[in-house]
Amino acid sequence: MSKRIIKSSKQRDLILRILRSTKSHPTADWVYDQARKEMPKISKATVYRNLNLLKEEGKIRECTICKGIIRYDGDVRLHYHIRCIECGRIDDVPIVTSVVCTEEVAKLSGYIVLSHHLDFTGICSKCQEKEKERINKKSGAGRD
Amino acid sequence: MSKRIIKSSKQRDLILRILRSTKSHPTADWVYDQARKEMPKISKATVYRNLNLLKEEGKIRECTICKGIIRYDGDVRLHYHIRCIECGRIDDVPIVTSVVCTEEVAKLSGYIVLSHHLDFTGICSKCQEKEKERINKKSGAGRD
DNA sequence: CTAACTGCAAAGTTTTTGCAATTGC
DNA sequence: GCAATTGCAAAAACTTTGCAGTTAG
Repeated sequence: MSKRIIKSSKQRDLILRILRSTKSHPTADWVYDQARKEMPKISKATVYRNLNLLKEEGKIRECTICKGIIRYDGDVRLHYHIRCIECGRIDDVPIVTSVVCTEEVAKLSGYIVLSHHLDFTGICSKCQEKEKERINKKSGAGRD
Repeated sequence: MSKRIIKSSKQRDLILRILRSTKSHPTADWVYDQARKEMPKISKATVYRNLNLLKEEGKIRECTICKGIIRYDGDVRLHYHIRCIECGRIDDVPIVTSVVCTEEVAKLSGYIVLSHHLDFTGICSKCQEKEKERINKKSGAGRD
């Protein structure tokens, strides 16, 4: 009903700063580890509570690309993600030209469409390199 | 190395049948509950193991639209999902005309692009109805 | 036969919650 | 002051693993 008042806190500021300073789309646990470096007594519960709060405020986003574990993104501008199936790293993809046809989806589904996420999976350039090296070493012993 | 032999099992058949007979993109726990109706002694570990196995076989898909909890989809054909932010239901969206420009993403990211997922969020028609009713009842007492 | 599969129980992970103390407005 | 926030610990929720017995090929 009545609007909840959000007070500032050093813990929340720190968490937001950490998320904005990385491009790694980290988990809550990673954020917690980073936060402890600066504020050793911060508790994991505080990290989780603030991640949820920041998400509700729209200051951070959950990253939908991952399965059983939530990752966060301090960049809330529209952009997409790509995940490497070999090493698990997640990179940003700037918005691509193919515009997603929201109206068509609305018509097909009966929903009021509010947002969309577009995620890609593939093999990152580092893992492509690794694979090349591996094959070159083998060259000849083509066993499966 | 050598290829693993997969033996059939009544438990796995049942789990696949359950997933193919629903459009609800269920969690492992829901699948477990359904399975117990037909096979009361089935264990949750078996459900998890078989969901992972079926996923590796490509017979089911994980549904990426959801956050901390894995949902499964017995339909492996290319299609997208839309989730209602009010009630949480997940519906299918047939593939839309705007084709995702894989080549451009590859160029931008340096990845070999293998697949993509496109998820929408919005408000489903049932929740739109509910909202209408709620507003009509109020009509006049416009309190926030 | 034997390797895959199962049920059970236990452990591992990730996230949330209850509570008394603290802090921002 | 009063309500939001915190740290701690405990619980809840979700998933995996070890093991002995069973089953499919």
